[in-house]
This record gives sequence, structure tokens and C-alpha cells, in this order.
Amino acid sequence: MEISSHQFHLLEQLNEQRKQDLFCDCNILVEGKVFKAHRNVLFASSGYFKMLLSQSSKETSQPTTATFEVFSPETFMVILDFVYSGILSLTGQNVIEVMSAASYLQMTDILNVCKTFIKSSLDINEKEKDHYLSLSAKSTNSEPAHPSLYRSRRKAKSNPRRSYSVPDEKTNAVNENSWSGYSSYLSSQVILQRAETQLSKRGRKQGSTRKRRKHLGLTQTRDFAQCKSNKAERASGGCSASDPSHISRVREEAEFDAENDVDHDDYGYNHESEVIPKSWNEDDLPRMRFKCPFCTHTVKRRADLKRHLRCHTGERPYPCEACGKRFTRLEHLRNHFQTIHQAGKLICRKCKRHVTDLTGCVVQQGTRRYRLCHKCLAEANFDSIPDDLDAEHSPVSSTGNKRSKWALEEEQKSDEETMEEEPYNLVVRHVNDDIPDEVDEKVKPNLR
DNA sequence: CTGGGGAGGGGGCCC
DNA sequence: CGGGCCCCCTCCCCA
Repeated sequence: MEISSHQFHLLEQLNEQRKQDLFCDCNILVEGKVFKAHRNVLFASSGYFKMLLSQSSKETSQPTTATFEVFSPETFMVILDFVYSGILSLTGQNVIEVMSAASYLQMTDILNVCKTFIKSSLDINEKEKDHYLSLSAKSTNSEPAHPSLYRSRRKAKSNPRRSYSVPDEKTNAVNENSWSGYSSYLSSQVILQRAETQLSKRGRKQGSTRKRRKHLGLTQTRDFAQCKSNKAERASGGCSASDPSHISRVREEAEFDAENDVDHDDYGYNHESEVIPKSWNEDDLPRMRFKCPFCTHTVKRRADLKRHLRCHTGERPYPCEACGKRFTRLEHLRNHFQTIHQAGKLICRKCKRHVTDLTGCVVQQGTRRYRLCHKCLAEANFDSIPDDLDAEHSPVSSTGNKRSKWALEEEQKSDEETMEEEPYNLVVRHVNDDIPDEVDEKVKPNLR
């Protein structure tokens, strides 16, 4: 007979104990603030703590202390409250931080809830935007009238500079009505900052934004994306984990832009095209664009927004079978696979000369493959050239059983383990495997 | 220390 | 709408 309330009471009791600091054997230090908790509860809730505590489990007499600097105490409070109550206090303000922290702590339940939260918010926003679309004037000008704070450098370089006006109250009112929820909140935060700084800093000479960014160590979105990927590679399998630091980076970026008046003199802030340069006539109005809720980037197509969002959510749906590295896009995976694991470039790695099947060989180093011309190969002086290399290493060669060594390894290894390539496993094979179709064949089954 | 190249990542846009 | 291509950028490694 099952008493359903038992679990609830148990959790409630544990939460009470936590609040009264009873039997707490773990101190969590988050940016100077100490949280008390129970080791076994944390162990059961978080992959991160599971790992941490299992390492330090030998010394159980001393309370364990964990220190975090990658998220705020408020964020951790939300997560800890969830752990002890099952209630996750998500808001538009904290969802990104909570998601990143959950990712860091390997708490997939929270992660999924955050994703759903974001997704549903997006749906709401899209519906609202569609409504707004029907109300707003259409335009044929494809040039974004309000390049976002977060713009590609190419765009920034190529866009002619124009003088735009500060958004007036009316346009802001439209904005408030058109968007709601957290995305509106996030954006409005930037808008407010921007409007404030725009007035105070108008007229400041525009220096090199990129230079200044670099100076401050705030190098554009690409950087935090890179950061995420690096983390993903370094740490836990690079699943959907996003670097907690990227949140602050996003903020810093927005703040930096606002602070430094990036393009402010020239562009109105693009919040779904509400801010329109007064000097433009109606024909110049831009097409409606889809706005990212996390940054100020806008795109023309919903699909592009979806793609763009991956750089915020850290989602990497395309894992490489060979090395486990994950990618945000199929094409990136394909490029990676062909270049790294298929020796797709017909160039000798040493002398950089063009090689063909006749003039060179494929060299295997761990899971990496590259080509060497016969001359460089002779200089390299390899002594072992296994005959059955195909069967042993190539993910495309053993078409009979359809299971490559890599594929099998991929199954066996966890994501964490597959991140590192096998070092210095140097073998040479004859060139006969450069069939792109086969590559696709092998890669595609992995893809969603 | 520096420049070049490889690899990875993101945006725009066409099919 | 997804896939794919092209372009550009940054980071990192290596000579």
C-alpha cells in the first residue's frame, strides 16, 4: 500500500531541516554567500554534486564545501529551493541564469523545464508578433532599418551610417503592447539602458567598437558561443550545457553596447521595428523581423531564429560519431567530419601540396585523419601500415555490419569520455575512402 | 612575439 | 520550414 503523501512529507521535513540547519553536512559557497544543505539530497539531485561528493565521500566526518562563482546566489537559491521542494520559481528574469546553472550542475529536469519555459514564451511572443504584424505597415525594404546591438560584424562594416532618432514614447508604447513576458522584459531592459545612455552619450565620437570590446574582454557573441563550446568540450560531454558565464556575457555585451553607445548615433534600437528613423519614408520601412528574446539580434525568418537560439540555449543536436564533439548545425558536423575524420582535404598536411590518391596516403592519428604526400610520408618514417585499417577504424568502410568502431565507442562512452580524442595513434592507410556519399550515409543516422 | 592557417561558429539567403 | 551553401569572424595552434 502506497501512501502518496509520504514523499511530500519527507521532502518537507528535509527542507525544514535545511532551513534549521539540522544535519546539514554540505556548505555551498556562492559568490560569498553560504548555503547549507544535505549531502545526500544534493547527490541525488545533481550530476555535478554526485561527481563532487563521490570524490570526497571518503571523508564524511567533515562537512563538504563547494564553491561557485559561475552563477549568482539568487540563482542557486532558486535551484536549491527546487531541490528541497520540487517547486521551481522561474521568471523571465532568471530563466537563462537558472538554465545555465542547471546545466552546470547537470540537473536535466530543471534544464528541460527552462527550455519549455523559453519555448512557450517564444510561442506567445510569436503569436503576439503575428498579431502585431497584421496591424503594422508592411514594407519592402529588406535592409534592416534598426540593426540590433548584436549585429554581425559584416553587417556593421557594410552598413552605411545614418542618423536615427531616439525612440519616442509612441513607438515604445507599441512595443509594450506588442511584446510581453520575459523577452519583452529582457529587451526592454536594454532599451531603457540604451535610451538612457543614448541621451547622455550622444555625440561621443564613435571609436572602434571591436577594439573596445576586445579591450574589455567582451568580444561579441561569437566569443561566448565559443566559450560554451569550449566548455562543452572540456566539461561534461557538451550536451546542451551552456556556459554559465555566457549570461553575464550577454548582459555585459548589451550593457557594453549601451554603455559605449555602439552605433547609437546612427541606429535606433531594433525592437521589432518599432523605432524608425524619422528621416525614412514609409517605403523605407523594413520588413518585419523575428527578434531573439535573449539578445537584440533580429532575423527575417523564424527558422533562422530557431537556429540562432541554439547559440543561447547551448543546444548541440549534431554529435560527431568519431570524436563525440557536438555541433549546432549539420553542416558544421559534416565539415568537421570530412575535414578531421575523413581527410577530406586533398592537401598534404606537411608540405601543403595537392595530393591525389596516387600521390599520397591518408594518415590516421587518433580519430583524426589527414593526408601526406609520399615524400612527406617517407620523411615521417612510419613503420606500421595495418592492412585492415578500414575495418578497424573507418566509420564508412565496414558497410557490412554497419557498425564502425567509432560508432560502437560512441555508444559505450559517455559524452564526457568521448570529448577527448585518442592521442597519437598514428597509422597510415591507402587512399580509397573518399566517397562523400559514404560519409553522409554514416553521419546522417546520427542526426535528428 | 607574431603572422599564417586550421577549425569552429554564426548570419544571410537560396533551394 | 529544413537543408545547404557561402561568407565572414574569432580562437587557437604552430612555425
